[in-house]
Amino acid sequence: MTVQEVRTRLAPSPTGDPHVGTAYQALFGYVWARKNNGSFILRIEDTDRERSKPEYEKSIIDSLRWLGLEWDEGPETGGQFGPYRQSERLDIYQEHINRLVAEGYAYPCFCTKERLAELRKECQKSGAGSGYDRKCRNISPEEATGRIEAGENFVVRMKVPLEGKCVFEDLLRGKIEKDWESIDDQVIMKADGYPTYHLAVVVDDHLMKISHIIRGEEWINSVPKHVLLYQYFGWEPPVYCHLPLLRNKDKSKLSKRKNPVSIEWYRKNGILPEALLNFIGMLGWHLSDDKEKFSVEEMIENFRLEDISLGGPVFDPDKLLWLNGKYIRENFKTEQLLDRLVEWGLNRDHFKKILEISKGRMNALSDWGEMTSHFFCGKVPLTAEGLLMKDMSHTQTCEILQIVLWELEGIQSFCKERIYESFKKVADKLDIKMKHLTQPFYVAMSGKKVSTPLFDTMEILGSDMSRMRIRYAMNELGGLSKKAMKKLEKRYQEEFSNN
RNA sequence: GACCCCAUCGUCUAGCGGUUAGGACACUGGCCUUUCACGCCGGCAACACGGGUUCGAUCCCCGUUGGGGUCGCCA
Repeated sequence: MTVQEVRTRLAPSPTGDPHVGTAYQALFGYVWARKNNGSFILRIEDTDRERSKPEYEKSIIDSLRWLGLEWDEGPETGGQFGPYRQSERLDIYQEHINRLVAEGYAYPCFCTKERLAELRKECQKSGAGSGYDRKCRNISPEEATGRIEAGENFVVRMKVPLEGKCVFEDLLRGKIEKDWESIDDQVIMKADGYPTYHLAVVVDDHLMKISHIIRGEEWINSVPKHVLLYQYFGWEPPVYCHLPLLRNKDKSKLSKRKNPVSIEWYRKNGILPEALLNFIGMLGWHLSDDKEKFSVEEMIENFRLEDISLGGPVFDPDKLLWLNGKYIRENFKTEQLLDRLVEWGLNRDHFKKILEISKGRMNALSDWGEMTSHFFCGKVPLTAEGLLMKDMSHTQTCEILQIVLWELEGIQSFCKERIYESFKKVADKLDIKMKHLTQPFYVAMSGKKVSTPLFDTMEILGSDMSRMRIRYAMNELGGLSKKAMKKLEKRYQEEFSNN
């Protein structure tokens, strides 16, 4: 028997701010690799050309570095199985796709998106079957070649067995079975020539000699597609270990709408990386009965994948804060904490940005403290009276805050220009003067009626922090009932859709 | 809706056939203290339900219920 090196990977797609869920998967993968003297690999899954952005890749890397989860192989780091950015591996995927087609395991499909959308609609209505009807599965290779040469658009689909079932093993859950019937012929290459996740992940995990796939539970249903590809290629699948999903308070999958989820937000909010790691490690794993505070090193020492518990843990910010406080009090001498504090927000760069927008209204240097205090705290002191809009009720004000919140959620890159556009749009649609619309937001952001310029302030605070403060403000105003929220959302979708 | 996964205090969890079901957060009573916080001592609070298996089930099996996820040319 050959002992295989333990190689784990983190494979985020750079389509948004790095998520604490990513940190969660990263931590377990990292710890497992270190525990076994193996390797931890970072691979950027940027096969979605529309949504992948280099700046997101950068912030993923920054966030992981901040957390101290160092990888052995990765995009800039290199390694013997590179490149580690999927967009740079296109020829590898193409070669494998060709192989599958040549061997009869995959075929070109010429169906239009419109037709597929219709099929899907029908399936949903009748409740039976799923998705694609395999119309192109039996087109002869000659005909297919002809149509491709004639310039017709096509994707490549893999052939999924029509009957029987797929049985595979999950390290934490044991045997899992799924009927092939419930899976339709997956697209493995898109019309733009890029592979889909399913193909790319299998090819890369094999070529990069990944031994354990540690990722979120949301992937469990696609494992059969992956093991089928392993089979088609004649490869041995890795060990699968699907982690439970982090949850919101209401138990739904942790999401940006209901919780701050970006690692960056916790950093801005003054959470220490070691506390954040300890906390997410605690969700699903424990050191011993009575010791909740532990370091990554201690975790490496004692970690076993099979000890991970399966219930989807609710991400409880209160407990994180308690733990963070414990670290501040117990792990640092004053000098050391001072360094951390400076690194966090008391540095020239940060000060300069803030000074840029506050110096115009300063009369004495001593104005600085009070004027800029909202840049150095999490929550800001609020009163309902201060937030209330002119001639509006609590509920009406809440509705407007919510509409702006939804607009802000749609912003890709959170800069003052885009923030301004969002506000402008809401002001126009609702026929409110900009100055009236923005008034409660000054209070929500700073706790003061008179404050630094709104859009600049929000840009410096960042998307998550700004949105969080709007949510606190709504809360202070009494919030909206579920019913009211639904009604408002409908109205919002009708009146504010960009089409 | 179909399929897949899951199920101990409100929350994170310990437990792996016999326990007064343990710890932590939150909440709460008290002590400490110039306030607050910290710290310390205490309190509240859980095995979803119904069948089996067993001398005995929180623990094993089945069903129900509940929760979650997936059903994209997104990952």
